[in-house]
Amino acid sequence: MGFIIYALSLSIFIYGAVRMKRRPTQLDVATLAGVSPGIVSTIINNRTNGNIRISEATQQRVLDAIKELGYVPNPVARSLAGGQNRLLGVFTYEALFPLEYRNFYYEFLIGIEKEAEIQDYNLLFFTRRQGTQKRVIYQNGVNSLQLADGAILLGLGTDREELARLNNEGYPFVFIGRREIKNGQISYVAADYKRATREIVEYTINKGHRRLALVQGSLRAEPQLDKQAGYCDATALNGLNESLAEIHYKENDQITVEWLKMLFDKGVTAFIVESTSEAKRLAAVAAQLGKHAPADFSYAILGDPMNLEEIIPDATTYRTPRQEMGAQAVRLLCEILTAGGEIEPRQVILPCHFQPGNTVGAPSHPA
Amino acid sequence: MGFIIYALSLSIFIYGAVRMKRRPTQLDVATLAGVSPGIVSTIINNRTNGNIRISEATQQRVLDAIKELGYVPNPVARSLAGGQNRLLGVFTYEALFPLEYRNFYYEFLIGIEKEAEIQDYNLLFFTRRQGTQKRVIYQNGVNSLQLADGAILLGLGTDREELARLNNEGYPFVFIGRREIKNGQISYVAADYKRATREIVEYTINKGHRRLALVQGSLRAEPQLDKQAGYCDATALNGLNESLAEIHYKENDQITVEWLKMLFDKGVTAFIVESTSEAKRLAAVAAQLGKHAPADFSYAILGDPMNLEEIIPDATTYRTPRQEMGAQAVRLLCEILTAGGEIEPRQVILPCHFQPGNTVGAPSHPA
DNA sequence: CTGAAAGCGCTTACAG
DNA sequence: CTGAAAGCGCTTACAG
Repeated sequence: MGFIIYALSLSIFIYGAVRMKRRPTQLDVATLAGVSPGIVSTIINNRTNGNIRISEATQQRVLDAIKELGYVPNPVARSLAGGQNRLLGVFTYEALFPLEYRNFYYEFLIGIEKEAEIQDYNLLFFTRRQGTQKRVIYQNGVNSLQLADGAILLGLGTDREELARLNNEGYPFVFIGRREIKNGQISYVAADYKRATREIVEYTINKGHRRLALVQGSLRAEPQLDKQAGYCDATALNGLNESLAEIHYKENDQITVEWLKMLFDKGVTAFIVESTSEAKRLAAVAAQLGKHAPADFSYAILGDPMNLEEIIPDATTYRTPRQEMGAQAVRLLCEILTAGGEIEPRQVILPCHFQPGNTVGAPSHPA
Repeated sequence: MGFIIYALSLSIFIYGAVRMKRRPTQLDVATLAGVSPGIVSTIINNRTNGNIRISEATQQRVLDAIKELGYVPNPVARSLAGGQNRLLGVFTYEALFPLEYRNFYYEFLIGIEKEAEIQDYNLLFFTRRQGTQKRVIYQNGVNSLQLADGAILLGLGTDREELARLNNEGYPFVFIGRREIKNGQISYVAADYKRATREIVEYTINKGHRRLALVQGSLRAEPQLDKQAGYCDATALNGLNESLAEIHYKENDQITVEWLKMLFDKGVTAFIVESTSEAKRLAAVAAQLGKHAPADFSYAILGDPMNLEEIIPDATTYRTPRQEMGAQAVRLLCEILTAGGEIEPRQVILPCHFQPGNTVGAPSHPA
């Protein structure tokens, strides 16, 4: 009887058109070793250390059988029985590999990959849309992230409602970047934009500037607000009132010669600029007025460029610790997973790294 | 009774200390909709088109139940049961997001993501090592790619033995780039390096050059061989024998002033260079000899840089159609999946795009 | 057209 | 110390 089962279990099956031997299973091993399947599992998983004890002889027989059959446990079955699938999701509302901004997610992904490898998880990138227009977490009202044990979310175009729902549901996730929702807190790993901005503004003020302008785009999400807060802190602490520390919301095409000339005429000597592309535009327009940084005016950039190609090598700026953020996000997610949900939402704030560069100098007309 | 089962199935369980609803299963859906679990599976998998017919009303009830419960099929269970999980694997032997070569995989990934979205698959990046030293497909003898319905493989450091085994096993996969194995053929999507190289060499010859040198590194895999074949074809067809069409295997640090001077002295006027980094090195060394392209000598580069930062904007080169390769690889994989393994391995060869640039000119001393 | 049941290959209480 | 059994969440013949 044992023989029949054994013979059967090694029968051939069809996988598409290619015929392949069926892989031996735990049952095959158990049968050959003359033990029950559970024992095989116990031995394989080394659970023999606890209170469970299995005789040396039995262990040896099982080990021999495993070797003889070339048995390897099926990872899929293990996942099913174990309740976890060791899949970490990665979700973005926009393309994860955008054409335009090749540097946008890349640094995060480096960190995510490294840490996933350390934590021994595979990564699941949610690209399926299942017919929906754009990417959404809840497809037909269903949380598609369920596919993975937990998920990392990042990027632009976040739907706060979905985040809140995810949170309520208790689905384990970590956002890369600060994101606030109504009625609660989510777990995130963010850069300390506020502090970094405060520092860079103080650096600028210490160079002698007394009349600054913050230039941001029209987007006003958490990062922009944090930067603005840092700017306000630093200027206020140094006795610059609102008329000496202006704030302008300008898209690139609104940065014109007229506008810039007006600011120069007002006596603005230093610009704190949201991003590299705006800085480039600013520098170009200033050049039309015959002004160049740092001799004729100064500017500092708040964070990394979205696109490596547009980097300004000698800019006064700070580096967002993107790789570190990616890695920490994975680590935090794993902690949440390990805690099995026992944990309250947690926020991790990472420092940015100041780059002195060479676009902030002393003002040409000290106040 | 139905009510009791339903109540039970939605019972709260402890997932750590935060009480979260247990993920609903097919049984929950079936119970709520008042059908048997098999029906739910049938509807979800759209197997209603075949001979199986299920009433509109029933379908609607099931769909409603799915929505109400937020049910998502467990991909692991699906795999085990022998179905599909709409996961496409992506496997590389080295880091998928390398620090050094930010442009290496990126373009492929753009194409892969786009096409995966079109084909409605999620992407599974294999980062788990399960204790192995480096990434391998067969972990403890088991094919870890099994987790996905099929996989895209790409990049350096390929283990041919593993590819062959994968092929024998009948596991559905497509390689990005030409890869040959013993005793068989695998499916791949490759760039037509041979043809592109032939064309660029002919372009160079047509400019008047009669004495060329091919400069490749020590790596000699399929791409390098294809390029060399193209070089040999073009030079032979134009009557340049081996002494007029040299081949050198040089790593960057072996490109020295002495060596280059020797070639110049020999009368070599044009260099066909494997990659951008070697071209940069060559140009720098030539500059030390007071020579500049295209006035004093010419060079052409065979393919895209691995790193966007090192791009030479005006180089005579050709573009590898990487995005297209990624997309086509996914498409081919989907075809294989649809055919259910009934298909023979298929190879797709995509043309490269010539970029005239400005580093190949007429020779300064026409032969 | 729909339901009941077996089975995928494991893990893990639960009995003895 | 070891075995028999239930269960993980699906899919897929097989009956009705």
